[in-house]
Amino acid sequence: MSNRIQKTADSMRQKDGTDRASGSLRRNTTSHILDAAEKVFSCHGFSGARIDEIARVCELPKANVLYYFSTKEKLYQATLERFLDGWLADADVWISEKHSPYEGLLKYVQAKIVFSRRKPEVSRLFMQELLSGGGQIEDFLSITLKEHVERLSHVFKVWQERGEMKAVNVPHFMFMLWSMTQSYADMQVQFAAVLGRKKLIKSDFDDGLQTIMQLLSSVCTDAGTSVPEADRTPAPR
Amino acid sequence: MSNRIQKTADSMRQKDGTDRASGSLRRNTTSHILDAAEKVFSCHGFSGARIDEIARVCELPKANVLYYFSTKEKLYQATLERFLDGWLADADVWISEKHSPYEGLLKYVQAKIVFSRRKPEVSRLFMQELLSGGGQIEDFLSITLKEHVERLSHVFKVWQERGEMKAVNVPHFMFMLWSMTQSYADMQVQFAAVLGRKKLIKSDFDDGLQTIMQLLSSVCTDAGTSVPEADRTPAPR
DNA sequence: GTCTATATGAAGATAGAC
DNA sequence: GTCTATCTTCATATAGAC
Repeated sequence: MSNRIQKTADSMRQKDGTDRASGSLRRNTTSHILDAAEKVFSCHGFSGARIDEIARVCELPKANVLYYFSTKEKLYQATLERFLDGWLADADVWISEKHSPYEGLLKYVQAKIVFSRRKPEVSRLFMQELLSGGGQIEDFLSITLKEHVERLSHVFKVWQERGEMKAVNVPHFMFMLWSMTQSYADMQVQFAAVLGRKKLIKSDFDDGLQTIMQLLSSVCTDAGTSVPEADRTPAPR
Repeated sequence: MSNRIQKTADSMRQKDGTDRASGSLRRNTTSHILDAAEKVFSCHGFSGARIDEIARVCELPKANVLYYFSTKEKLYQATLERFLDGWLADADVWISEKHSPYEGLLKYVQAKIVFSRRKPEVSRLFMQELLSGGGQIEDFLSITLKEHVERLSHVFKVWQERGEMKAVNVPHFMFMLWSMTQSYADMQVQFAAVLGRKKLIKSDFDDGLQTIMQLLSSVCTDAGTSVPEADRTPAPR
């Protein structure tokens, strides 16, 4: 029952896309460790993750990891914090009165789906934390996210008053958007198996986007039929 | 960072609903252990779970647990097997040519939502296994579940030919049903926080069902508007 | 800052009394 | 079958050389 995390080509690259020889000074060891931690924690959760494995993924001795983050718990919290920062901002700009509901929701869902494809570990890490009770992100959930949904409610209300959108139960409507889009990260293994593949390919994410938009057409009065490629959004963060 | 599992009143009750004094012979210690294991594994995954904690939840000494299941891994596999048995059968009967799409999907979704409310640990356990790679349920996913979706495809095809349902990408459509319904178990903490509660109450599950059916109305040509209570289905298994 | 070696404690598994 | 005590392994964390 081993479940080793593979070191991907991605993890050997710096943020700016350049490769660096191993001897040269890495600008930020911290962020390398966090990348590795993200992967391992997203697979096994806090208590199931092993510092040992995190160290192996970022090719550092275990003691080195603990030099930067004195304890496993601090490392976990740092990993969570880093992603909570960028979690909302990304897709959010599209839910705005400046856009029509169909266009806004399309772009929103598109951004979320792209995120699930490019950064599945982040979504899985979030799910892990939820499954284990969410104690580490309590404030984020009950304050930040709650207020966030309240902001969205205002936009939806405007859209409805304009007659561009049907009435919905806003929080539950958002739950549907989140669950449908994140499932392409969290349930990726399951989806791939059903589709007869080892892992999902890009067109699967496109099909997912199409299917979501088909369902959303029931609440948008301006629902178009053409759905663009899932990929035009810039790389997250 | 403790995340102890509370012993619920439910877990002190036998399957048939009767309470038994602690001294009397329990008909099936095995199933009590599996109940406890389900809870703990669903919170922490395989590697994160502690036999110690499982033992505490079912109020047995650790050695006793290991008497029934010689290793942690065997216990985990037994826990998975037990739920895979009943996983599909439950809601599935409703996707059938004998029903209209709206009614069939309503009952299907309803059954899934009720399951998320009554047995959230099962859904979470499944998610845990997916997050850690799904190695233990490979065959279930790529054979049983895949064939299952193929069967559903036939029913959807009939519905479409009858003009009762719009064309959908069947596997992705099922992905949406699964993710939306299971999220009421897996993301329960998040949803509750957004709604300003400690945990979800029954009406939240009803609201979820309503919202899902509102979205599904875009693919059912016979979509009604009234949605009954989420609760008329018999207790799962 | 980097890393080897090791102390300390936790967790899986077993021996063996009852 | 049940349970206490214990063996052994493995993981977190630290000490201290480089």
